[in-house]
Amino acid sequence: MDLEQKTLLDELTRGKELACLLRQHLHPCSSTETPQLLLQKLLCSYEKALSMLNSSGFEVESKLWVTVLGSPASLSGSSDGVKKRKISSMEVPLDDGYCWRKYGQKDILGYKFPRGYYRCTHRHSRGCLATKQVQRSDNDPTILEVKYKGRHTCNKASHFAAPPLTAEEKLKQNANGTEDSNDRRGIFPSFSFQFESEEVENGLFVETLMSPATSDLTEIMSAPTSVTNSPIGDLDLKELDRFEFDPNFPFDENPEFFS
DNA sequence: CCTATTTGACCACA
DNA sequence: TGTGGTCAAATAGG
Repeated sequence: MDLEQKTLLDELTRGKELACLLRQHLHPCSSTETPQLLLQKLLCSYEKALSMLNSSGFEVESKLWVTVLGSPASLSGSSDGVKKRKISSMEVPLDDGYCWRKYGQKDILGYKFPRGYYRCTHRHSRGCLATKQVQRSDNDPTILEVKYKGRHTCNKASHFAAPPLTAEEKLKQNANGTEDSNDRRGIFPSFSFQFESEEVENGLFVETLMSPATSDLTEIMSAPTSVTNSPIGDLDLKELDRFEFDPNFPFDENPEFFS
């Protein structure tokens, strides 16, 4: 195992440990750290790990199966053609740590739901050519298949602890046009639940994320708190990579949790 | 008014 | 020629 793999393993392990700490905090006997702080650390760990995946084996093309929130009926589009934007905005609640702008949607032969096309908002300002395609699963409409293409050349790290913009910086952003206007949305990293990964062909990896509705979080949180001493061959990634995401958490109202 | 999304049109490719 | 991917004008929302 090379250094990068070890770091990846460490990050995932740390993520699990933080999740366990968070669980403890939810119990009467609490830990010393606040849930918000623990959550922040947890998310950072996962983000680092996913970022490494993205910059190694996943750089050419990768797929994610992610669970979306909200009822399938409300997500399948509207028939009256009104208020489509609001409905569609629910279709991609997943924030993977990058800023994406939707540039197209297409009905795909053989698929019940249309495929959405997204590209990095920094495409023009920073020449970032990363794109992703989001396809709702026919079998389970609560699952989104996310296919990533290209590598991010924008500096994603800046999204996580970006200092407040100075007046000069704001002017600069305005001068750059509209593409960077939502930069700071990226401070909220990804929310994934559990995933399995497999190499399907020629270095193409597919990740499958399971629905939290089918995940037994109680069982997950009851898993051993530390696996750092486990031999790599015995590690169960399914157990390492699950954590809870509260869809009702008012992130937009609590940006300080991630600043 | 500014920005992001929608969606029909267009293009490349098999 | 059909299909998937992208463009860009129109539109909606803050």
